[in-house]
Amino acid sequence: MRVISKSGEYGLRALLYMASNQENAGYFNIREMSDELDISFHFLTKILQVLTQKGILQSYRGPNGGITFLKNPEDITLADLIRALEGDDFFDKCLLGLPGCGERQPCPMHAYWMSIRNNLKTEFETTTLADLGNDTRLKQFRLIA
Amino acid sequence: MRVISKSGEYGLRALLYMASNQENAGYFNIREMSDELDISFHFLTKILQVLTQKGILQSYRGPNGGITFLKNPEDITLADLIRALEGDDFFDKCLLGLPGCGERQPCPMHAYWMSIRNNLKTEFETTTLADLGNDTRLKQFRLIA
DNA sequence: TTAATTAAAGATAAAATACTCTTAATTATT
DNA sequence: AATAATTAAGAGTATTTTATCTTTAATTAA
Ligand code: SF4
Ligand code: SF4
Repeated sequence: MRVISKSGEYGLRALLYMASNQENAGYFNIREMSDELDISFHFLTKILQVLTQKGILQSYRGPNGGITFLKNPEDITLADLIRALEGDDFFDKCLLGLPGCGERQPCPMHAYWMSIRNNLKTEFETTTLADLGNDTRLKQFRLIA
Repeated sequence: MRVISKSGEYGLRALLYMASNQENAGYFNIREMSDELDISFHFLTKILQVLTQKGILQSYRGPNGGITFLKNPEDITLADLIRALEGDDFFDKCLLGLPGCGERQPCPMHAYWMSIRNNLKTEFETTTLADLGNDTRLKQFRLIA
């Protein structure tokens, strides 16, 4: 049960890295980050492009260019990140993946699933990158290398 | 976020079908079930074989053979089924899928994840096939066609 | 003008999932 | 004993999804 894909994982790690290295100021160089986090440069670039398109990050091309936060880490929730990288309907999908069913004629597991799913959703919607970035444990955990 | 695979879905649907058609007595013919549930015969056969190997079902070869419950539906939890078809560690995996980390040096999301995961686990461990099979809604829902 | 960067789109590779085929074993019926 | 009806088992193929790479374009600083 891998819940989020590599894209999601890498995106999360990259943003956590950025959030916990903000003293850096200026733009983060993607190549440097990909080396640091041991993620393919091209793959990371693509992920960050998506986050830029979604209005979470801001990019700047050319020498000394790179990416930085557009929104503040305090205003970026885990849910924002996950939705951007895994799809807007990430928190609305069914346990079974059956399309087209739901409230109208719910299967016997619907209620269980809704409650569990809503817990997850709430946690992710109320946790910001800043919350995580400030967590000192990050520094000793390989999540951000 | 499809949480369970087709195998899991088909297995669940097959067992629900069986649980809610127990008046049938005797063995369920797999071909008939696969027609009824619109699942590939060979694929369903394979899934049911696994459940037989795991001690959930019982099979009988030859004419009028088929499968039936070895354990009673009241004694088969959703967790049993899911573990059999998705792997024993289904409820113990990490949100990120990172191997080798955990309690010792948890990442900042560990606590959230544990609590959510344990909810899911508890629901699935306390819900039996009989609970679901007795649910009248099943009869009008396409889960069991 | 050149070098350093990100943007974008498409191609490819790898892995996971879903499904199929073939042959063997078992059992009932004739 | 022969035949037909079934499940068992394992290998094989196809499809889909995920992950990664390649190439070219656009932007910017020096
Ligand atoms: S009714 Fe059942 S199958 Fe449909 S969305 Fe709810 S949990 Fe999923
Ligand atoms: S510490 Fe974090 S990455 Fe590790 S198992 Fe827990 S949630 Fe997953």
